[in-house]
Amino acid sequence: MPDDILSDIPQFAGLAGPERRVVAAETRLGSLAPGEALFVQGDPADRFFLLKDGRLKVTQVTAEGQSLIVRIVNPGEFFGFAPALQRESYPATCEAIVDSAALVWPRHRWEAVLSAAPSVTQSVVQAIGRKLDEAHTRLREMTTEEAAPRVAHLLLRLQVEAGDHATAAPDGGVELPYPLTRQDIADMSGSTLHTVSRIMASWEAQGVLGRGRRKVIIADPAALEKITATEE
Amino acid sequence: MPDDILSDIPQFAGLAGPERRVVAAETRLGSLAPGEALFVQGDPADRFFLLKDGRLKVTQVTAEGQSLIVRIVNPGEFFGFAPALQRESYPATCEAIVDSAALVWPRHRWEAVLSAAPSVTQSVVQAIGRKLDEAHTRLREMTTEEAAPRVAHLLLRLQVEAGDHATAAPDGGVELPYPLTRQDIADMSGSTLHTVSRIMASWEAQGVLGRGRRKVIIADPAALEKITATEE
DNA sequence: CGATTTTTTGATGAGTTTCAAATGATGTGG
DNA sequence: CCACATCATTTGAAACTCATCAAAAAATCG
Repeated sequence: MPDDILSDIPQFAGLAGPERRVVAAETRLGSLAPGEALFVQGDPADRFFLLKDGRLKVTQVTAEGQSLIVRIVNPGEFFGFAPALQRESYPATCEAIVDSAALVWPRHRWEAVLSAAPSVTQSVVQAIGRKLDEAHTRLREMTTEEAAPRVAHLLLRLQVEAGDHATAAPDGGVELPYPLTRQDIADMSGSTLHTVSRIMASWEAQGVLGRGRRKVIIADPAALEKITATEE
Repeated sequence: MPDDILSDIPQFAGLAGPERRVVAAETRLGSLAPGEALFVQGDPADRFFLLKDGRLKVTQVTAEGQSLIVRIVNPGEFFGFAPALQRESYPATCEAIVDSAALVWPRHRWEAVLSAAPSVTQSVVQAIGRKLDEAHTRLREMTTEEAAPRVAHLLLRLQVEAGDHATAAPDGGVELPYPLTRQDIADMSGSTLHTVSRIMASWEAQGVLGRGRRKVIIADPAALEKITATEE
């Protein structure tokens, strides 16, 4: 099969020749350097995507300039499917945090892709459902928990979402496979970089986290779990 | 057509006889008194629903007992579609706040209903998408805004969602067509009933809101809008 | 009219943001 | 290869918002 742009994509693994060609039609592979934006909040929603490699962050900015990181996109996930929801424009900005590569379809291929790969419908609906769940979970955390457990929850969630991509750190801990600043973590946990810095510094002192500039090393996941429950 | 359980449901208005019968198969109409729960967080997700009349509130409770109102269900909306997301159990509790009636399908009818009324797929995907949007919006508000603008945003959103059901109040304002306590509003805005009470009392004094026990009367929407933007 | 529910109001303190500044890392160009 | 600019993080102190505790007032219901 010439230029099989879909190889290595689990979602399309079971796809036979004809359907495969339908899905691949008008698809291209885009690549992004760290900091580059794939689309910006408010852009017309004329494409949808699947992340092949790398890591993206999806952010929303308020009218007052405060920003919130809505989520991190890991390889193998669909994203930017605003077209599927009949949206005119993207509700968020999507930018690479490491070198990344993504499959890009023009908006009008959405129906074609769905009917060629019906399992994709299921997969997209479930993906949205999970995102909704996660949003509700975060909503609950944000409003009922204090800063420390929120950050603990966040780090554990990021670790789970990174899945097997999370690289094992030397001392038995786990390191997130992409750089995150304290500011990023603050934007994800609804806090400020100052508060996050204080919290994480204290965890480093206790040996719960490893230290590193723009790195997150979870040395002792069990201790973090404990912090999510008990507040202190 | 005998016992046409689907009449008055916009979603199924354009449905012809045969499809209509498929959708109606095994459907029943449930009714609920205020305070009665349709399903409780953790229950097996064996049914899905469409609200015909009344008003429901969907709540989640944390391990520590704090509760959060996820949303209010208005007539004409699908809800409890956990089955569609392949969930085993409902992630929230759903209870009536006024006398309500809802269409109830057993879980296994989901696929049948979808294929008989394909537009429903679209409508459900969009509904979930909107909920996701709303969740993100609330997430942003919760984390970046202070209590007063959060409550203001909430009230305006409830007004919009209630749509034409919102009854016009005598003095030119709008009243939400269902009772809400300060505690409810606190649970929706991530605050406490004390804080909400203070905030709303001050708005009443300014003439932005009308007053009433378990009532929400928006006397001056424009003033509320202003509060959402400027904080003060 | 007494019991219950809902709302109001005051006082206090904890937790976070904000403001300010210093320290530590990283990379670059001369 | 070092000096310097930049970026990231840490830390301190003060201000402030909001949750909590406590209690009373107001509305509703039987």
